[in-house]
Amino acid sequence: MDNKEISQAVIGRLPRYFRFLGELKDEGVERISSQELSDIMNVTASQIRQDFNNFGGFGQQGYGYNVAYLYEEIGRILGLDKTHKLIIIGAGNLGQALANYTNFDRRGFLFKGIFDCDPSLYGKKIRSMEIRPMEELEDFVKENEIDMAVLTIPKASAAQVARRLSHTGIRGIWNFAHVDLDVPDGIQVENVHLSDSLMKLAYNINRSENQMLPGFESQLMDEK
Amino acid sequence: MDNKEISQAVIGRLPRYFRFLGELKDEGVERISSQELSDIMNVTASQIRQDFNNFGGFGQQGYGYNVAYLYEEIGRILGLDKTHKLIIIGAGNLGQALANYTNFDRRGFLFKGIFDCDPSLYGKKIRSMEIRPMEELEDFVKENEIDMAVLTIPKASAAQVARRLSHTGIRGIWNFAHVDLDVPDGIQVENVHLSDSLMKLAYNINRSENQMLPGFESQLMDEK
DNA sequence: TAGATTGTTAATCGATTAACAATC
DNA sequence: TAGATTGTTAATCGATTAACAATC
Repeated sequence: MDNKEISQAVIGRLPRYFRFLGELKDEGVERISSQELSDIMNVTASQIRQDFNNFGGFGQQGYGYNVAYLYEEIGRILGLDKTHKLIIIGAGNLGQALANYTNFDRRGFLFKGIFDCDPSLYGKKIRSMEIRPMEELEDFVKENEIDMAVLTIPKASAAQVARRLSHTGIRGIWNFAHVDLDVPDGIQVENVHLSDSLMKLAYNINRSENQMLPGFESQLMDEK
Repeated sequence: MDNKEISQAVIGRLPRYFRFLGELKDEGVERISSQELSDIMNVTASQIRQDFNNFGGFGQQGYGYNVAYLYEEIGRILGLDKTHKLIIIGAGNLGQALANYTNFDRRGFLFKGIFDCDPSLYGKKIRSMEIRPMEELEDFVKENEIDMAVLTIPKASAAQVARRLSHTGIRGIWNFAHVDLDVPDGIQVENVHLSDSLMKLAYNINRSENQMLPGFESQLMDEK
């Protein structure tokens, strides 16, 4: 039932399905067809059915999908039935902001510690958790069976920290540093490159402005 | 020379090219071939040439690409030659963290103001900028010709704030709220859904763990 | 049973890669 | 000029959409 590799395009859509299904569930909706979900989410019904069928049949002909069941199944596929223990490395503004973001807990991402290399921060408490010195990193990860590390450190030190982490048994790195990390197989990296995202927005703003004033050249444009 | 729509797949790669070229430039590298860049970036040389040629020829046969020139051109394509004035709406942990992130300034994203609806925050200063009440939003955007708004508010209020923004002449919304915003044409939305990203990481960790202990079923698996 | 809607196969579309002629 | 490497066309691959038989 398992074993065929699922494309990252599909995986990337699962959290959005999960979110909409959660909302429907909260609204008390019991069943939904791919067509109804299509209308709400603005994706084709065909894509919805194809996506779900990558994991086996969650629906029933003539009926549709049971919202609560589908929600649960997608959560399971995403690994949200398991808990993850995470640490944050880098107690700057972003690191502290993420540490304070309690919503992750609800999904089983448990905040277990935060590290920094700045001695003036040692001992400062964030969500009742002391900021720890980097020297304690390896021991802490092993002793507490941490499986995820959040990297909110400057790009200059990210590669080195990733290398240290790769010997600790960590399973995934959520990387906010603006570099491509090079880690061994078996360690997953998920990048959040905020400046890349902002640049995309800048591009699209520009593009739409150019479309609105369809200048000179495009008016001269004649087909071949 | 313009006018053909560029796919978002290509746009999404531009910031990464930009980053690598910036680094090469800083290292004093003068020219680079698509093959050399391919080796560094782990994408095919063919894709690199195709991507660049969407915007016209930046290279020269037999020579390759001039690093400084290519860097500049990609920056221009991304709209980084223009400055953008942005405000942050929501002065919570994340909003304050982004406000303090001075690196965006270097790329022409100028932090012009921060808003919140919590009166106890009014007047508090972040980067020498007072937190403003939401009532002032519309006037402020118009008077200061703000073109981008960063939404770091709870999902419950995001839709309403987006609606208010859509009447101010804003051009783009960088949305950190965990909802899909519905805005008029001509306003660009770039989403940063952190919890979606974290879920993808959880999925990939799970997947790799299942691959490593290739249990029972996969051993029984025989072709067709 | 008839109607609805899935699961799944086939067709289409778009993106990536390969190949090579053009040209510096 | 010969060698290198682009720009660009053609081939391949993968993802999305359409269609419809299976079935609840």
